[in-house]
Amino acid sequence: MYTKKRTGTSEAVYQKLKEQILHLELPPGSAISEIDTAAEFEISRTPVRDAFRMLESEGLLEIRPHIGTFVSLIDLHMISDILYMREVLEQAVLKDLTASYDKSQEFRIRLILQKQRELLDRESSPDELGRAFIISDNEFHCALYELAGKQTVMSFLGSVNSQYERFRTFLNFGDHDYLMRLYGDHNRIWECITKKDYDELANLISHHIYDGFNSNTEVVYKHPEYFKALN
Amino acid sequence: MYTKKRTGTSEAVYQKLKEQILHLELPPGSAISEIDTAAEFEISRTPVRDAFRMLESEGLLEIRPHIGTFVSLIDLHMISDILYMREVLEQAVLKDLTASYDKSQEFRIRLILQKQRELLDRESSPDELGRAFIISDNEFHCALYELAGKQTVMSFLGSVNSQYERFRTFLNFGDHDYLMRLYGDHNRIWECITKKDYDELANLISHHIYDGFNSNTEVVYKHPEYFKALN
DNA sequence: TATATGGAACTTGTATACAAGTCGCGAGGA
DNA sequence: TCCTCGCGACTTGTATACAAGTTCCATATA
Repeated sequence: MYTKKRTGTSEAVYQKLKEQILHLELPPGSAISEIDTAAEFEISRTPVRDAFRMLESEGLLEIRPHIGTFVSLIDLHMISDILYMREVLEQAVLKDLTASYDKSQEFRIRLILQKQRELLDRESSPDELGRAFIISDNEFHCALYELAGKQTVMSFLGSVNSQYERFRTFLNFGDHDYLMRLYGDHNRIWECITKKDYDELANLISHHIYDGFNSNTEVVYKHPEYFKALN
Repeated sequence: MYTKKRTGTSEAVYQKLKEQILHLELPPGSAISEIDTAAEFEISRTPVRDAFRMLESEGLLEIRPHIGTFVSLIDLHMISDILYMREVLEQAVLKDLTASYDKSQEFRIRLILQKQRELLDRESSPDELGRAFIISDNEFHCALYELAGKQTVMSFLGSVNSQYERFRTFLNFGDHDYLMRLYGDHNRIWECITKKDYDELANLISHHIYDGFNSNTEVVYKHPEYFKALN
């Protein structure tokens, strides 16, 4: 349902592997064995197995008994459905928020937006910028869900969103123009909320969420082996 | 993300325990130890641990390291959010369905509705009726999601829905009037889809989903120890 | 040559012993 | 009497040996 911190060892393995999978250092389809991973971390198979199970439940690994464990292929149909859920839920949640938001919390949003502004202005490598901005991007959306009192909805979406995160990394990680567009969207979304402009808000959210998915599709064919049933 | 069939042993334990939890044979808050469970099933702790982890990721168990494992308390706030997600997503999915549904699949829906009719007419114990009808109820909703081509959305919802299933069992499991209302809703929902009556469809879905949650609230106080932070 | 067969080398699944926390109760002392 | 300390009985966490299934290739056989 939602990620929970475990006993330390297995949690650390989980975090590390998830990071490697999302950053495509462990590419989709590649094999990963319990015993090798255990050796790398200098621990036994048991906590590795726990981490594998967690990653499997997030759809990032595929465990085939007695055959092997593999990084799951990117399923574009599934990602499409995930974005659909985000679109529909976020439109609903933010619409509710306009009707009931606590103005005293506005500083929190402005703080996040300011941080994003500085990240974009700062001179840093695309890789560094990409990672930092995506984290802040998630912060922004999380803050809005919390303001609306819908933390459960957020954590639910978070548990399925890693599939999309991986794909987004693949498409346009660190692309300054893309990140700039996202930042602009964030500002306009917040503006719509304060102005209670429902229709424009719904439009913005749809575009914001699907941005980066529908563009750059040609990149997919550079690594067709990463994807599931492309045809 | 979504339930996957494991190697048999751990899967069987998972299924059995989940059933017991959902039917409140293992009441919320009760302790359940790995070693005892392993003894009952006459297996070792390892597959039991796997099953526990799966149930934990569904939010049905709470594992506290070195202390014990407990059946999670029912979180009414979380259930409220789950129903909110179902409401919003189902309204969107079924609205899409009206615009594109394949009429040749209608027989499938009618078959399910006919089965529900027969279940309600048949003389059977409330317990038996309840279990059979709830299964068919899920079939109905699943079929609609499939017709709309949104299987992924359905399986995501399914992974969080068990929380609500447990609560529904607690409130009005086998209540003939309640089940009859659900059946009536199903018929009206399908009618709205064929007639493309969006507004009425949205209304029906809202009522249908929240039915049984907002009624019978007095029952909650018969077992306050089952719930999380009631005050 | 083509085919069947068996075994080696890998994988994950399972059992089990032990490590390491947590909690509570009771003995001992102030 | 009340407090403190420590031991013991629990829990889950970890390591490890072994079981069992899959794959593949070499070898024996028709």
